[in-house]
Amino acid sequence: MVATKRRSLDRRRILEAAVRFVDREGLEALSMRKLGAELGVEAMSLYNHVPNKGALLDGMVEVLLGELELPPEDEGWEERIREAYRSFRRLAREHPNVFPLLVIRPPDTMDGVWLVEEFLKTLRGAGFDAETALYAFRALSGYASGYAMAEIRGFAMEPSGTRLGALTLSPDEFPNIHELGIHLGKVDHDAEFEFGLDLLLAGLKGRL
Amino acid sequence: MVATKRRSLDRRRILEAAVRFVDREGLEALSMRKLGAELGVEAMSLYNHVPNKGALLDGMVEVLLGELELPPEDEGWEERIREAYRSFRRLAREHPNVFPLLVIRPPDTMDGVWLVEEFLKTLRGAGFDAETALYAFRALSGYASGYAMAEIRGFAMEPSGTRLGALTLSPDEFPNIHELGIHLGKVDHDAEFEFGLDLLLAGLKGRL
DNA sequence: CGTGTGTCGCTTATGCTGTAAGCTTTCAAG
DNA sequence: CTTGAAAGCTTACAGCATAAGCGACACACG
Repeated sequence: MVATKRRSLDRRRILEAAVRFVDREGLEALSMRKLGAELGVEAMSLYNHVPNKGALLDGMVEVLLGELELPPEDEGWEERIREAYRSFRRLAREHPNVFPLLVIRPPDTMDGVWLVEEFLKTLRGAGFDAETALYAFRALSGYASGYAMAEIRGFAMEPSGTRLGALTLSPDEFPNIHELGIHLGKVDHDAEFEFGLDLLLAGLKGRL
Repeated sequence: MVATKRRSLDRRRILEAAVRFVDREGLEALSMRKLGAELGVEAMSLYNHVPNKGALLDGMVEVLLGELELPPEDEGWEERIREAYRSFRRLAREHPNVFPLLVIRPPDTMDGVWLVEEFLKTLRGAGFDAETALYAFRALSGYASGYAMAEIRGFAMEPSGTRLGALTLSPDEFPNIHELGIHLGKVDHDAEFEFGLDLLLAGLKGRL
């Protein structure tokens, strides 16, 4: 039952190597050849475990989703949902190069469905009707994934980085952005993410 | 000054053709050769107007953003912002194949910055302080782009389409999703999008 | 202890891709 | 009419996903 030298590859190992590779080199750099090399194997050998590159990408999304930590059920519904979305955002920060795959190729697996079921259960348990629970799920998920993507890509007007910096813009043409320049240096993305969560959850509580 | 037959290509024409092509054939199908063919020209000719494919993609995002319709200033701030995000979502529905580019390669152009400036001006004018205006911008934009992406890709559990259907899932394992199956057929995405906008804007008004 | 048998990795080959380099055609200005 | 630049064309290259077929090893069974 020991992994013989021959049987060195399997789907799991391939997907995890792909995630590691993309974490390191970026999504564009991923090719079957290079991933094979990473595993000490020729490109075509990967096809024994994965039907094509698209399925490889989907598998990477699975791996990512597997890292999502669902909070225990005994917490209050609101804190549980908060914590779940924090964990979701953590995925983006830990795998900024892989995360976009999750947005572009949403999972179609039982794992993904199970997550949704869990979410709905929590909200139904809190007293929301089925339809509101669905709306809440989509609003919160939309917000979280949109925010996380923006954070990964770097917000426009961030003081440092390659994107346009607020302070370099003409104060006459862009007074409001320029004014923000002062604040931008000390913006706390954790607090900012939480702000949006607050708005949505407060609104939801109002519909209970 | 008349466009001679020779001078048939220019950046604008190329970008618009690219958007049209991707609308029709999908993002993956876009190649310099095929785009050239679309314009009756060899692939390499495109490089006289666009430095590389990345810049082409960025230019397509520009074109998309150019289609965004900003509501006039004389409306109330809330309705103006609502209308702006509705227009944003419309982009996604009109160009579902191109829109993901906007999320993955956010624009770094003056056009984009000008949009932000406009947004901030509206919110500052409504009485929000600079920092809250920034938070609001990011929360709303995150929500809108995340929701639009989800809508484009097709929500999980949508009754029709290739994604997993709620009603095909075992009612025992996934009671909450199954229960939704009844509602899913008549979900109105317009109303759903508006629901999230309501939550966020109501919360924001509370901080005025 | 043979001897299949099927799994899995390797080799080779095809038709794409983006794009560098250099050539040629065309138009406009002097 | 000459000259120069702009812009299209041709060719070429390295890298891509992946189809097809080959060969070697690991295990199951006699």
